[in-house]
Amino acid sequence: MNTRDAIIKVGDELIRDRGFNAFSFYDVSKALGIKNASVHYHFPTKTALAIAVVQQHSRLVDELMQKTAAKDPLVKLQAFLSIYTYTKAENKVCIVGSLATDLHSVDGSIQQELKLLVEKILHWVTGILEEGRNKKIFHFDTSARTRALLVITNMLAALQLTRLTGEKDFKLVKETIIKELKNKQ
Amino acid sequence: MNTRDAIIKVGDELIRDRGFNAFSFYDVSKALGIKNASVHYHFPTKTALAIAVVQQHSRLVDELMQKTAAKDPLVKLQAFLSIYTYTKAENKVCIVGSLATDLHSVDGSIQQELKLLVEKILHWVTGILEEGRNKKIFHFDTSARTRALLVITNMLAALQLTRLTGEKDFKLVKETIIKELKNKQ
DNA sequence: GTCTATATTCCGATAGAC
DNA sequence: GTCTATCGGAATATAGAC
Repeated sequence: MNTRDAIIKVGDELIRDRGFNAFSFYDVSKALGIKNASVHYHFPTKTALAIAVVQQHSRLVDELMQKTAAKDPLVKLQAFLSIYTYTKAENKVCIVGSLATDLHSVDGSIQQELKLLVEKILHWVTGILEEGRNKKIFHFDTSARTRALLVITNMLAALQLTRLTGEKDFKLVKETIIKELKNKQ
Repeated sequence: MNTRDAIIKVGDELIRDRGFNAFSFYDVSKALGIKNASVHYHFPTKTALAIAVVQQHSRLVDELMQKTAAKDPLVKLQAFLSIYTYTKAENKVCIVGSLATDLHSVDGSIQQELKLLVEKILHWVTGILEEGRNKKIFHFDTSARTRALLVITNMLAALQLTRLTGEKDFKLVKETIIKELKNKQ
């Protein structure tokens, strides 16, 4: 991995572990065994780094969408949920939650990039749920978009809340979501 | 209101608007027309202020529990949900979400205080849902605690996510939660 | 209880050598 | 592309006058 990508990786981990305002370029440089000034060579500002981090998440979502495009809706849903499972294993939170709570302290350009990511995810999950309902795999009686909002909020906050109640509750939330989408009402 | 309480109020608003690491004692003093050093007289450290903020939320939950103790479960649930509605009107997030995303950057004493608050809320909501099911007002087929986790995560993250998608989605999530608890499966 | 003044540390960012 | 060195500013916190 080149230095630029390594910086993005460390920056992402720090943002989702501690929050945007709780890490410094020194933290990043220390983790990579380089100097503060070298980080600034790749990312002139902290804002520029945060934007690159959000864009990296956006690309990962794109990849996951493409990889599962031909699969059935349950597999697609599990692919989406796996993002959170992986995140929970690190006891981190998701990039959306981390930056949303600090939203009014970050630059407008970061807010804008995050908004694009949220719209992409919401559109993706809405499509998965709609397709699943059409194929009688999922059952729910709200709009698909509303159901997507409920599923996403469950998962996003489960990462945060279960930092305080325990990891078992995260699995409980995830499994209940799947179970209830499968159940006929 | 005395200065101490005014500091707690401003500190709370700043934490839930921008995050713990994005505000300073100068921000607080500026908002109150006093000096940095005066804030330190009341709260020797930023950690001490954050603990007082969390304890204040805990007291408010106690008051809401007591005020609604004799009411029916639907009124109790609406009282609980009203916390988030009020928070959304300010476009802030809840104290649990704000500190949970920054959790690994704050002192252990804050983490501990937050854990107590989360346990109190989870226990309260679990009791409301259990009572509602016993009285045939709510209907769900998970444990009451699991249902409480789902309701709390929906609301907590709705505050965050709808900073990026719009306030209408917050109302949508809240109303769907109530509707689905009332509906027979 | 609030003030002025300041000590100390850290952070974001830049200049310029290699 | 990475380094040393440093600037300017901000933040937490404290000492001591009033």
